[in-house]
Amino acid sequence: MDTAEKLAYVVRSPTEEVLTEEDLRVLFDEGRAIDHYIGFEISGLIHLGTGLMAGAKIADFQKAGITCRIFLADWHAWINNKLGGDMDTIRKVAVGYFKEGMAVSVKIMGGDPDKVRYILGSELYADDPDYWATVINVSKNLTLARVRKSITIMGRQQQEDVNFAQLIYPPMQVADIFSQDLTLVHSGIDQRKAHVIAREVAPKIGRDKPVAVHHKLLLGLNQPPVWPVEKSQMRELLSQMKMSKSIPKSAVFIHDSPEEIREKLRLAFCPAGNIDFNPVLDWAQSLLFRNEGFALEVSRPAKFGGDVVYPTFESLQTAFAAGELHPMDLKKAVAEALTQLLEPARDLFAQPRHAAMLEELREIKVTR
RNA sequence: CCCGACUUAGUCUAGCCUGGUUAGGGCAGUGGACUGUAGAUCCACGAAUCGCCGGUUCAAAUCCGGCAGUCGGGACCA
Repeated sequence: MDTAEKLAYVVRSPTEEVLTEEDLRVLFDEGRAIDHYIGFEISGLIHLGTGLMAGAKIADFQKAGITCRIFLADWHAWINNKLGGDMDTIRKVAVGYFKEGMAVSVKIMGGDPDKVRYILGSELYADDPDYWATVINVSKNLTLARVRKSITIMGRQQQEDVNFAQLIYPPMQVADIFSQDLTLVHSGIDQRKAHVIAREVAPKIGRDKPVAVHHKLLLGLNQPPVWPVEKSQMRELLSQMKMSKSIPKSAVFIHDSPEEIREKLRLAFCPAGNIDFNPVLDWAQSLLFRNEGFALEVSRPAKFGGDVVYPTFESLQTAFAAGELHPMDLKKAVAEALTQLLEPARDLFAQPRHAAMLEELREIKVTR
């Protein structure tokens, strides 16, 4: 496989940006082993924006010959008060649930979960005697203002009150990258600030700049806080419109039942004819049509036009924009296709061992 | 360590000075109506140990004392 083909895998949807494509091209051309990572706070149930979006890119990366790893950020979750801020709970969930959930997500999107390495944050820190020196080294090259601005990577508002530990989080996230000698760091676009810091700090502390790949965020199913959305503000508002665990109706989880999937999509925000901001279309594009040969099958009563099949996202989008496809029919079709896609995750978590863990997790208070 | 301000539903907040109706409102939420979806709109509804402990009083969110938390300032700067 030549560089162009590999690049195409990296850049394809749902990738939103690569910092920088040129840097990545050089890595491919030199034939160097590329070590990828994506990190997650251990924060509760895995929704499609976490599992499938990351899984999609991991599958692409693997096809491009990149070695992938998933970083289970237990310390970060602890600092950010996830799962009640209880480290024992976080560790248990990380290994017993999160790892399994991410693995099946990778599989669903066409990747090989057995070729993914899973690293627990606390293990990395225990194994690397220089880790905390790296944190300090990174911190010495950051101002307080810069760190404060970067706390949006924790899902916090910039003006929000944070405790001091939360200010240590961004430099730690950057140190994670150097400690693992990563060449390609990956995340949703919401983590961009951390990766930009890593690229800026790298030369100052004698490290190579990692290439950063950011995928777009899956839209939440709920109505955005501002509507209608001006196209010019779309970018700024996008983080508020993303799928969120703390807004239950905005998210479908990887192990949701067919009934839950159907019901959540039924309640989804979906203005007829609108293709600029439409979570249902967005999901179809990002999660369904990326799979080779996928076609969306819509079954509807004859009085509404009868059954139709859309072989490409473009054909679907055009029909919807033209009002040829009613939102309800779209929702039903997408729910059906998603239900099929997520079957492996449902099966996995239906197994007694995993079901128990999931049940336990559902009872643990999910803190923002 | 000292001084001051603040603390009312998920959230923002009114009321406190001048004790006394069911502690009011916005946003969020829930249910319904209307739409072949959702949203918008209209109607209805649920939700608050008034930070904690004690005191005064017939009666305390309201007055007094103590404690805690948050924020701001001061002190310390060998």
